[in-house]
Amino acid sequence: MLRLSKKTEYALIALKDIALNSRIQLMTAREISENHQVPRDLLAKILQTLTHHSIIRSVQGAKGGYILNKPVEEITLLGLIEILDGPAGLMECSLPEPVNCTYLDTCSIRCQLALLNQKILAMLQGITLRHFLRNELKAVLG
Amino acid sequence: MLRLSKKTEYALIALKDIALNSRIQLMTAREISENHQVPRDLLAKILQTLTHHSIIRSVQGAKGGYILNKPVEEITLLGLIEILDGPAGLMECSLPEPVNCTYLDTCSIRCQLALLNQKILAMLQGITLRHFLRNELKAVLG
DNA sequence: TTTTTATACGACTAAATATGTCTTATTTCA
DNA sequence: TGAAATAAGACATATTTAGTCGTATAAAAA
Repeated sequence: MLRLSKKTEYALIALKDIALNSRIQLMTAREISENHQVPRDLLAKILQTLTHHSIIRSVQGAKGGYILNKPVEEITLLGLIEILDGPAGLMECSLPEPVNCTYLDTCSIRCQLALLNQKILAMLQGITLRHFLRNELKAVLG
Repeated sequence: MLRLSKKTEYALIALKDIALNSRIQLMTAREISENHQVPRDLLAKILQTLTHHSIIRSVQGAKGGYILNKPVEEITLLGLIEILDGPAGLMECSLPEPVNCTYLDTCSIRCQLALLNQKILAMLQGITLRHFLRNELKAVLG
């Protein structure tokens, strides 16, 4: 399946919200969840994961919440996907780590697909939260 | 997950084999399966599906097998993905058919991701079996 | 000090999807 | 008639994804 995970979708939605409020106040998981009808507990876990990776910063306790912890142009779509879903790659054998592909030596498509893989990953890495905030994706994708 | 399905991988491998032999003889599922260590029954079903969609043509009975039924430049990667895995799209809401996305109206990323979706689908549609046969993917992807 | 509101964390469940197998029927050639 | 092939669909398994729940911890406010 060639699809973004819900985690990544929710992360993008949340980060956009957080970014738009970062200079004003902290955003809570509850607020984001209610703003966009996203499952709260799941969103909370996503935000925790993003916190671990220093994408955002969390403040605990009452009046707590989340705030951005990185410049928006340093938060890439590929980065989010890899943080939330693990290493990205069109095929097992195009992942950074070598894998147990039992037919590597008789595989006739690996090299060609590797090129496509590189192309797509590069595209995803070129897309940042900044582009989402400014609706600039069209320009980036040219 | 941003990954090609095994079905699509196996289909590409098989089509490449079939194409390379199309002027000489029919290829059987068994041969392809043994050439590349691909599960035979699964491959058989994939080839049947491709037959239904007129990508290949089947000949039943002993001495039977499969042969290409379309010019290699008309067999696109996107076409194969859609035949084998169903409609492709980065998100549910970017599929051709409208879907039950409960938060469409509060979704802040749909429009931007739709652009990315279009870009990727266009790329996949631009890649054909011909490119795989001639190792031309690098040129196509620019 | 207690209550409220928030994040942290991990276990757990449920649903969906992907992958692979098996059985039976049918077709064709030798 | 037997062997070798596709056709078709049911079945089984494994993996991944999505979502939930309970408990702990932290901080502010009552």
